[in-house]
Amino acid sequence: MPEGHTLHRLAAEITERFAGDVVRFSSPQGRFAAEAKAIDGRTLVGAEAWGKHLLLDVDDELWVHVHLGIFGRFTFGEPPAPRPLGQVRLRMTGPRAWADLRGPNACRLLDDGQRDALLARLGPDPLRDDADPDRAWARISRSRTPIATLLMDQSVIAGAGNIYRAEVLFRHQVDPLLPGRELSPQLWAAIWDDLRYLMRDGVRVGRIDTVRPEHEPEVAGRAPRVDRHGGEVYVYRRAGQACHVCRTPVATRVLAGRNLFWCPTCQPSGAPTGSGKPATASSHPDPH
DNA sequence: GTGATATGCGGAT
DNA sequence: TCCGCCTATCACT
Repeated sequence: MPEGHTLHRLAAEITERFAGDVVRFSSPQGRFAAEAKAIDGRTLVGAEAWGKHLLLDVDDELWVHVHLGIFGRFTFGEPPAPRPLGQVRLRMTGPRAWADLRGPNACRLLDDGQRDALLARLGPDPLRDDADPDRAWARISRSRTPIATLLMDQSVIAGAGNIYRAEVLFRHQVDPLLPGRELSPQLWAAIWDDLRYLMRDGVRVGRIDTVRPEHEPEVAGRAPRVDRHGGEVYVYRRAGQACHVCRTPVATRVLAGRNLFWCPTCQPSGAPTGSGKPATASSHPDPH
């Protein structure tokens, strides 16, 4: 489930379970063994998320940088920790909790300079209060790259992934292939606001729900979605199924190596809608 | 048992 | 634009 909301939830959970405690670090699988040894028995100050990146603060001096990629997962529990099962890259054990990390794209130990370098290449994160959407707009408004690609570029916006990009473009009736420079500032502002709203909701409920209340009757008549991402959505991974709004079959193609989904009727190619006006009149509809 | 699949990303071409 | 890598799970044989 790792889009930005997952990482912010993880940071909160790690902070809650380990902050202020002496933590034993190990790598049952072995691939983080030397690094784990270097920080074993030190104090975990807390955890913080920047986009899809997680940074564990060890003594305000070293940082464990985790990127989950597609496969990475944390599991938590209360002591005593069970025997490690499967490929556990990192195990943390504190007095109140243990945590296992499997399958991360990255699990590394960073110093200050490396941490700063990492953060410097990330765009604004809609989930962070210090985020500046103008930094993203500076890139988008000059780019011929499709907006669907820009939304996945972590140096443009940090934290949105394949689900949020597909869903936010649907909610604003934007053609995914529209070049960034053809968006109006108003449309960009609306997309940013909506991303903030949707991702905060994702942090709150732990899943990605994007369907507006007025469209819930469309999805209410059938079995709840059991897709692994767990949420109720308009287009993500619904290729060939009827659009919840207009019944047109949802389209799909691969763009920049990732699966893209959209409704050809609600998000027509050609002229940008430019209005930022969502599929319905409501401004910040709660998806619940 | 095998193969397909996945919410990601970096490096080579 | 393609490839490789990380891992668990599920639909198949």
